[in-house]
Amino acid sequence: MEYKFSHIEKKWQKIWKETNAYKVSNTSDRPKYYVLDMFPYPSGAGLHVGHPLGYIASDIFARYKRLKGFNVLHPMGYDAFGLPAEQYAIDHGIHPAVSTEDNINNFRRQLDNIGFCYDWDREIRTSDPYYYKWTQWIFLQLFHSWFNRKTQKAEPIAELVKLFEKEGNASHPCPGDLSIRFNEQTWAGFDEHQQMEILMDYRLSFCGYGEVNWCEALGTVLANDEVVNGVSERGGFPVVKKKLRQWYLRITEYADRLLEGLERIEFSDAMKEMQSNWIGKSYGAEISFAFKGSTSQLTVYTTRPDTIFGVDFMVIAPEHDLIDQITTPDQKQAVEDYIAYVKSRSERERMAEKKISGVFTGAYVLNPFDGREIPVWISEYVLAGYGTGAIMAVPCGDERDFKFAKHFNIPITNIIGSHYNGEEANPTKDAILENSGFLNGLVMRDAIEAALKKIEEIGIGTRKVNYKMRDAAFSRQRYWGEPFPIAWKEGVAYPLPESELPVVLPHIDEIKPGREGEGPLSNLPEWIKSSPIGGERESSTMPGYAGSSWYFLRYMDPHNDNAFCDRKVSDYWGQVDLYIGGTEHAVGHLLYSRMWTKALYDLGHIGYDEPYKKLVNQGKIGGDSRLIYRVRGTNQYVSVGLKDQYETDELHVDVTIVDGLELDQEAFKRSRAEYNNATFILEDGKYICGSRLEKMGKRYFNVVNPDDIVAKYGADTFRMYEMFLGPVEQDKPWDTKGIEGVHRFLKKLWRLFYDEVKGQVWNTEAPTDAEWKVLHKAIKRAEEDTERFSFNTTVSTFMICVNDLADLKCNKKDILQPLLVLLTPYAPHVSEELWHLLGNTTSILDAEYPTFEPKYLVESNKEYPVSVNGKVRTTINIALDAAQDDVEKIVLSNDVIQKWMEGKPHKKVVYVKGRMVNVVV
RNA sequence: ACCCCGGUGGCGGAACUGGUAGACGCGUUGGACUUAAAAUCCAAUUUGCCGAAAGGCGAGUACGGGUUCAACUCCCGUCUGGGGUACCA
Repeated sequence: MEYKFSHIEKKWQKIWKETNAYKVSNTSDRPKYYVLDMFPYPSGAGLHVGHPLGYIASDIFARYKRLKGFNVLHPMGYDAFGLPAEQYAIDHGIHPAVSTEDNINNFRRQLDNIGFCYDWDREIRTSDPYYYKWTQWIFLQLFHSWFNRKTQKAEPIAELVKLFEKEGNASHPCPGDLSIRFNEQTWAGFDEHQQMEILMDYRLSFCGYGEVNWCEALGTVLANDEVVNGVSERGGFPVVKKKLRQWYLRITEYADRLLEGLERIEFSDAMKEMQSNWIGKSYGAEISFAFKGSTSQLTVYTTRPDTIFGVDFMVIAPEHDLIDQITTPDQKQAVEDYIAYVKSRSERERMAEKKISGVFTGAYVLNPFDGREIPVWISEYVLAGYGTGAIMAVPCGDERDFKFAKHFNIPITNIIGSHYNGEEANPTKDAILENSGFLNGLVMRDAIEAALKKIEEIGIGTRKVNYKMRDAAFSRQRYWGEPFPIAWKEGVAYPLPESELPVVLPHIDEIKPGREGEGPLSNLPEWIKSSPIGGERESSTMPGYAGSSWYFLRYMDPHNDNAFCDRKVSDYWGQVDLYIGGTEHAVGHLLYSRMWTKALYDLGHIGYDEPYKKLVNQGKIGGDSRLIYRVRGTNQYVSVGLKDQYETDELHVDVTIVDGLELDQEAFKRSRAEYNNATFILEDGKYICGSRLEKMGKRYFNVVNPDDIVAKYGADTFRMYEMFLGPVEQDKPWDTKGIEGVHRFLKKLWRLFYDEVKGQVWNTEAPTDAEWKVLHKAIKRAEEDTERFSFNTTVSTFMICVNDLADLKCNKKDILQPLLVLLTPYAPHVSEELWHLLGNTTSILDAEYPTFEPKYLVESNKEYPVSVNGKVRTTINIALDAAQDDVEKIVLSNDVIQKWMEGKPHKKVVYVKGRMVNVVV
């Protein structure tokens, strides 16, 4: 009886399906555990071996937790809305709904091949109206809410209206526009239109105007990555900034809570760092400087008020409002030219530019403390959107300011004495201030506070906390996304009642951009006019991250028609205990879904405000490309070792026709017509390819399809090999060759039970101590390593165990059966098969995880490494319970040790019980 | 430029709180079984030197320092690869 993996795997996959082995109940006496994968966008290319890495890891952990007695939720679904499907429709005329369905079916087939334990009854698709009904519903919750800064949480906007009626907005300044101020009488005097406009500036999902990448030739709005060097990626048409009406999420109100929450969740430091950098909280001050000979003022934002005496010039953004007003007549032309130049440049160019540019406005402001005249410049390195769009430049302390000053020959004031060397700026906070008026003699670190106090005291500025993060744009002028449950009446957005949900995405035969930057839905006048509350429907759709911001909740209660998720159910499942996915979603998806969770929590819909308790980032699997070398101008190919003797062109060759590094010459000739008469220059009769590690992708011909691997070696081998490659978090190259080792391991395991010649070899004899020891060593390590997600070392633990048992010729059921349970999360099919062959009638999926018993590992002696002055010289067998004195005696009397002590007296003997002994002389 | 993560044999990697560096696997070499192949098994495999061998001596975890009885592990500096962010004041 041999190991027929393909037969075994098909058989058990069928049985597990028929017996609903992976069905999960929302009620259980067992403790819960929620394992979630970042769900995939079902692309047309299908899965390559890099994709399932995280899925396998989570599957192993889910199965492990189940064996440990947990009720485990481990669902899967599809992030099914998105741009590629829409683009595919435009290019090939196939409707996104159709291509998405096809792609999902293909993904599902590939996933099933690998033997995952997903409860497919809980599958979700974000593009399914039954799902996006609730995406729209949550959007409405956000629309009907505002963020109360006093309580630091989302509250119903109806409450805010009551407050306005009672006391105006004095105690709740408007986050959308600080200049909006009114009392209860003025509020009562506003008409509905005005009131709705004001409320819009408070809502958590709101409509405003934002700049987008507008491509006139394509008649559409482009995403940042669709714009390359200021032109569209497709077609190369010009792209300009255009202000369009857009929906936003007021995520900035949550900035502090998003920061605070990071302290309560287990994300990697790198991930937390990325999120807090993105949020970009900084403490500083806004300071106003009076213009010379004018009543107007220039307000700047700075984090270093201590350097105020070192200000040598001001820089304002080219978009700054004051420019027209302050520019002197003789500088007018220069300023206009500069602004025209800046406008001609795309945002990307502006950001990438390292060269210094700018223009003087002719205006001066006065330093409030010493009255010094400070010139005001314009430069593109200051951004309009951050702070006040104006900075005070301190060239001795800031590198960019320094370079600017040097470039335009602006004199530099040194306020930090010897810390400034005239060659480069020094951003230190440790210098003692000089040339700094009332701050002289203070250490900068302390001067910050002193300066702030003074600035506030004389009323020229206030402390200010700034965030880099912006409100999140939430609308797309696209077709393949969730429609908004919104209708417009005379320029005012009205929400549709909940009873109208879902607003189903209408069918479009041909997807084309609408007019005036509107989305394709605007081409359906009948649909636009079909609003149940009158007016016109919103023609934009929601972005990709809408559906993914809350999907972890829907898996808990996927068929609920009355709620996005029953509160009792979300209370039972709680947070996602383990979330596995790639780093590429570090700031997008993870921040948005954290915000949605907080809002849902604030509004009482769920009982926790962080969605993911622990996040593990899986690394990427790189492709190992194979290269061949064509002798230039010929159809002759030279093996890598000889290529330097010729002038060659390097070509990628499909990795599937290369065995290791050796090219299958016949397969190569067959692969393309142009290679039919290829000839080769060989070394040792072989054509050896070059290799290079690159991203796995079609263009490099290095894609390895998991289907092929599973067909050749089986799912169990594939699963274990993906884990064996290295730590899950780490990037690593794929090497198909190495899979043999794991496959051999499974065959070796099989032979402990059945022999090709002898048939059954397993028996029911009583194990020896040595055999128990091998088993329990494996139990201990497999459990510890799985718990800390060290799946690669668990696999080697299994190998060591099987090697040891084979050496001991142990075929005993008492040993082999618990081993199968340990192995189940990693190789479920072969474990289940052998489990049944041992005579079990229930499924191994619900077996009990073996308990480690230390007694089998207890030893009385250890072969201690003994060093002299830190160098290991010999090993001595010493009793484990030996005391320091005994050990000293034994060790010092040892011949080898005496030799290395060279007759010198020992200073001390370091004895670490169970570890080592070191003699210091 | 800043931040984060890494750098260990021919290769993927192991060494968890400092305690015998290189587990496990791939590859390579030699051997057994076989008519042959596949499969399987055995042995060797960081490196230099001495030795017929058993074995011994020395070096070694990117590089240079340091702390320690003891450093892949901790500290300082440098180089280098990858990722993130970006004229963010």
